[in-house]
Amino acid sequence: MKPTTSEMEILQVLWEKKSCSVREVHESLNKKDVGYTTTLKLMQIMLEKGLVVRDSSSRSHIYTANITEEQTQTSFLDKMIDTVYHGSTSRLVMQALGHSNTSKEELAAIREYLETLEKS
Amino acid sequence: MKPTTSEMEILQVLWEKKSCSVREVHESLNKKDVGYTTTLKLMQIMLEKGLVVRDSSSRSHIYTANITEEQTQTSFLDKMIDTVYHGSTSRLVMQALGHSNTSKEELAAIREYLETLEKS
DNA sequence: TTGATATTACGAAACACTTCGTACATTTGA
DNA sequence: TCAAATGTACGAAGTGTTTCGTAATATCAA
Repeated sequence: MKPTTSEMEILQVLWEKKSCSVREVHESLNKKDVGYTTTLKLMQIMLEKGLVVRDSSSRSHIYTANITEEQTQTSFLDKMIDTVYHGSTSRLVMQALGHSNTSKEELAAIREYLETLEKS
Repeated sequence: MKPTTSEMEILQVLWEKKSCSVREVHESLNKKDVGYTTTLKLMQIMLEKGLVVRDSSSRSHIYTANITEEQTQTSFLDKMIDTVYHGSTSRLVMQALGHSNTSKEELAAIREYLETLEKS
């Protein structure tokens, strides 16, 4: 299951806020040029797809993500390594490190993690 | 410019073989359930988009990728870090390392690269 | 109460992607 | 030579995504 770009934006909000009405999601996104019913429709479709669940006991339905963020990240990652990097994780890692200016602290954290991986 | 999945498959062939006729690309892909004209049409659209160029001096046109593989990889990577990892490269790197079984040699290579990054 | 506001449901339009059929042109070989 | 094979061009159908308008319903406030 691979959420679309718009669906990802909505999921980000739900992951951050736990549970939300459509209105809350729509306002968090605050896309100037997109109407409320668009967000509503997207979330209804996400419900059909099983990406979210909702509590419809009150008039304004409350939505919650039905997949975890980590789950989703690794699923995107796997697909990307496969289709863009020929399965080479290390190539992806090196490019990622080289291309963005990661802070010294982050680099150190990654190195430590790497050392524990190398020991096992 | 973000190639679609089908376009990526075609680009992979072009990157590997440098220059190809539609027929060659189609056969390299050897998708059982997709006709030749589909590949042709896709490549014509890619031409319009500027993803490929072609030499049409002979009857069977010869296509060449017009973007580099590295360019494309980093463009996917940047988008992914942005939309899936909230801009956190280190989180992506850690997940990538943790999730796939990278060989000891690759891990060592990454650590060395990391150390040079830390020094600069 | 009743009119304004907020909410959901839903159909449909606009767009992009993938697929194929068909028309037409060129090459090949029997 | 001329029929078969090969190649390009292109329209159109099918599907998925994003967008919105409108209708129906519920809530709220004066």
